[in-house]
Amino acid sequence: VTLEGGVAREIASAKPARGRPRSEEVRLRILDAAIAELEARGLKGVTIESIAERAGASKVTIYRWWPNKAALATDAFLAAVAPRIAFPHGASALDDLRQQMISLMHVLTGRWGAVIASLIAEGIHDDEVGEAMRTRWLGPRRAAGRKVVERGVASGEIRADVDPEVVLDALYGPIYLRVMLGHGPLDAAFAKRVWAAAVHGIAAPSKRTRARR
Amino acid sequence: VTLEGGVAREIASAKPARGRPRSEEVRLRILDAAIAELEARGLKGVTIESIAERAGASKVTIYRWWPNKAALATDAFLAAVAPRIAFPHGASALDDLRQQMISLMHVLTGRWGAVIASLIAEGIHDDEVGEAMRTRWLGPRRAAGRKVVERGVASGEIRADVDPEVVLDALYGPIYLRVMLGHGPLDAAFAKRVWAAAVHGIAAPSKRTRARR
Amino acid sequence: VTLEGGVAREIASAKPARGRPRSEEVRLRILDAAIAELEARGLKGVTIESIAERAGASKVTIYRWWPNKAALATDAFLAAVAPRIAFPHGASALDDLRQQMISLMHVLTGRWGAVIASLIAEGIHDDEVGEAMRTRWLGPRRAAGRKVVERGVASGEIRADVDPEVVLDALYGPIYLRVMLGHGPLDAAFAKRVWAAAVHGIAAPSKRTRARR
Amino acid sequence: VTLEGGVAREIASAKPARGRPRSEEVRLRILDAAIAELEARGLKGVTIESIAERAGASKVTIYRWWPNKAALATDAFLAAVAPRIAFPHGASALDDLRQQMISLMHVLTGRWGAVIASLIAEGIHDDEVGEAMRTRWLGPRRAAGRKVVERGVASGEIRADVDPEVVLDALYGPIYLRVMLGHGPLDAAFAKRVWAAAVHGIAAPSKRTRARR
DNA sequence: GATTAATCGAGACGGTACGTCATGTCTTAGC
DNA sequence: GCTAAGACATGACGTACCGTCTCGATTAATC
Repeated sequence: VTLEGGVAREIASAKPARGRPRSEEVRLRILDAAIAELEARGLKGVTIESIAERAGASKVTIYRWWPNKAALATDAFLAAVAPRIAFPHGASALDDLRQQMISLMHVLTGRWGAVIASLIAEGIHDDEVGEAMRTRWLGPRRAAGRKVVERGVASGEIRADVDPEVVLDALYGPIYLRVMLGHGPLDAAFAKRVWAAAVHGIAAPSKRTRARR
Repeated sequence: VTLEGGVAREIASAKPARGRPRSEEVRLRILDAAIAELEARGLKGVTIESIAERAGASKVTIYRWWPNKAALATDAFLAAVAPRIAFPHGASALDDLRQQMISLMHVLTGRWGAVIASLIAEGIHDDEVGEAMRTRWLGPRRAAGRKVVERGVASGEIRADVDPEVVLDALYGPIYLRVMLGHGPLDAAFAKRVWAAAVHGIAAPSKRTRARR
Repeated sequence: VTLEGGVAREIASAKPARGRPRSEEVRLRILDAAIAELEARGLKGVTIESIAERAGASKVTIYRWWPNKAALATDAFLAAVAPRIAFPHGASALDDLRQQMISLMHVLTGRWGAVIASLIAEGIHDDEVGEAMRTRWLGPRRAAGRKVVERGVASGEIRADVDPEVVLDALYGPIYLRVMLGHGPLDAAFAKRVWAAAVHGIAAPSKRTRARR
Repeated sequence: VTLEGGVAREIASAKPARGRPRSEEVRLRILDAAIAELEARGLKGVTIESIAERAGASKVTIYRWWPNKAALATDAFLAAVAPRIAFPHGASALDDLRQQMISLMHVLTGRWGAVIASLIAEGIHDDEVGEAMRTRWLGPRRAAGRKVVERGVASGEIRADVDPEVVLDALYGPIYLRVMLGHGPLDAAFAKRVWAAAVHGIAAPSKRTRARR
């Protein structure tokens, strides 16, 4: 069950495989080249031609397996990043969430931040990319996160009346926002403050604020 | 005190204005054309040539005043959108914040959402665009928002120990996130939940959770 | 031994011909279009874009094979004109020369005259064009002419003490001059007079003029 | 009686000259700049803008007085070259002719040769330039030359049955031809041979050749 | 001395063509 | 039936000059 290869044409299992089989080696060379180019120049600066040249492959070969640059970039990105992100499972659900939030921040701060942002932006116009980012990048992380939230609700750490989705948006939203807009630092201090605000809320506690439910 | 014109060459106050003066009419025609094209096709689909044609201007004239498509798009976007967003000033600071959050959401949901997202993404690679988005789009809104937060702190509605910046990130981050990724709806119900989570926090109150300060 | 193709990349005999081979059909379409445009508008009025459009080819394809407009024009001109000029071989060398002179005059008077003049002028600044005109246009005609002159010398029709090159310059120079400057007619009467002057000289015969050897 | 200024709008003598009079200094600066640019880059490489810049004049000023680049170039060329060519008047008409031929060759060999060629070529498409070259460059020289020829006829040096125009074409044609095509040297030896061929003819004298009158 | 008319500089403007780049399709030969 | 190489049409890019058009500043001759 590979995560990658999503956009690429699925190998129809039934076919008796006539002719020369697809070269796995070429496919990997292309993905590697794409990753290298993405890191070096960002989605916008990358061209299919430069990837082809670096991979020692022909453009046609690329076009046979990926419909366009964004699809290839998505595949390359996911192949490179997906393996590096794991989900911890500790005693406290809240602690697990905090841990995840911080490790995501590290990823976004690193050299993949700009690539992710580019892909997200691309996904706005290109539905296939958007779908891929939702299904293959965000989806798995969300699913795992949701489970942690539900665990926290069960254990009484997290209020029962909040939407788990909204909890995740509240934790990750501020981080993505700063990644994309760069209007403030993305450091440990920021993480701590976001965490505090999300956990305890921003309303002054004594006053029993009833800000219109 | 015009908001627009930022990227465009500032009027050198001192110079005695030699030569034919810049035509304000042409400048407006170009901005209007850019706005129309952006609305119709999004940043990616727009070309300088199409803007020039629609504006009845020449490409050279555009290149004389804007270094590239993104800079022009930024100017056009700000000229079109900036006037439409006002900051309310009511009795309750929290209510004002909620109001703003909702009106921003409306803007982002409309046809400008994709344009904003594109510009934000562009700003990641293109520093001038990024700076413009920070300075001219986010900046003024942030400044006003910060004042409201401070008002809320002073009146005792908002906790004194939260960073005003983080408050704004907590409110707007989730919305921008959904605009960019589209993983969930952006409706009144969502707004209500984000608001509730941000105001009251996600931690269960009774337990006195001390999630590592 | 093709006359055309000169400026175009010579066929590398050794290479095993990888990739899609050059389309001969496109090459001919471009040359035809160039010829048509040259006839209609002259070298100066022709644009690469108009040739591309008329040929149904892309500009890139043209630029791949010809470095600039002049090179293409030279090729087109030679492809169109070269086949139409033949060298007679009669009993009298002088008669052959006269015949040639007249037929050249006809060519220069026709619609190719201006094109030739343009190319000659272009060749003054552009060495490749100049070389092409010398090697591929003038050269073959000169070589043939020289032979005729030598034949005339052998047969005793032409003085042995004149440089064959100068004989040709003396015959063709006046014609080219009138083509380029247009200061006088280019008709049969003129041809006859040029011929007479060249053959018998301008000095009065009786006087035994010894105009400083 | 200035030779220059031909194409430039003639000063209508009658007008009472209201307003600021044309600045002679600017006119000269423009002509000088044009000459310098022509020498440096040839007609094709010169732009009105570069002349304007070098002259410290504005494009409008140039366009006010000359309709286009070629007209200005013609004026500049004639202003620069015309004074340098004089017509000798010696004892022998043939000697005078030979002298002229050689001095013209010197001019054409120098750095003005390419400019002349360019202007001649330009004159093929642009009637005004062609006319100017005929009227102002060739014309005066021809008129003087014709007189010398007639003098030679009267003195019995030159045959009476040749057209004076053809005599001049026969002498100058070969030289212009080599200037424009560059297929052979333009040196003293060449001049001598052209002269000999023109004067004595190319036909072998003894044979009484009657090359079809 | 003020007015008037033309000239000059600077530079904005619409336009045409340039020569280049990347895209995505295609055609051939080799494996 | 894949692959590498490379030709091709398309469309946009950013640039160079063109020739026209305002501007403000001069510069006389006329009022």
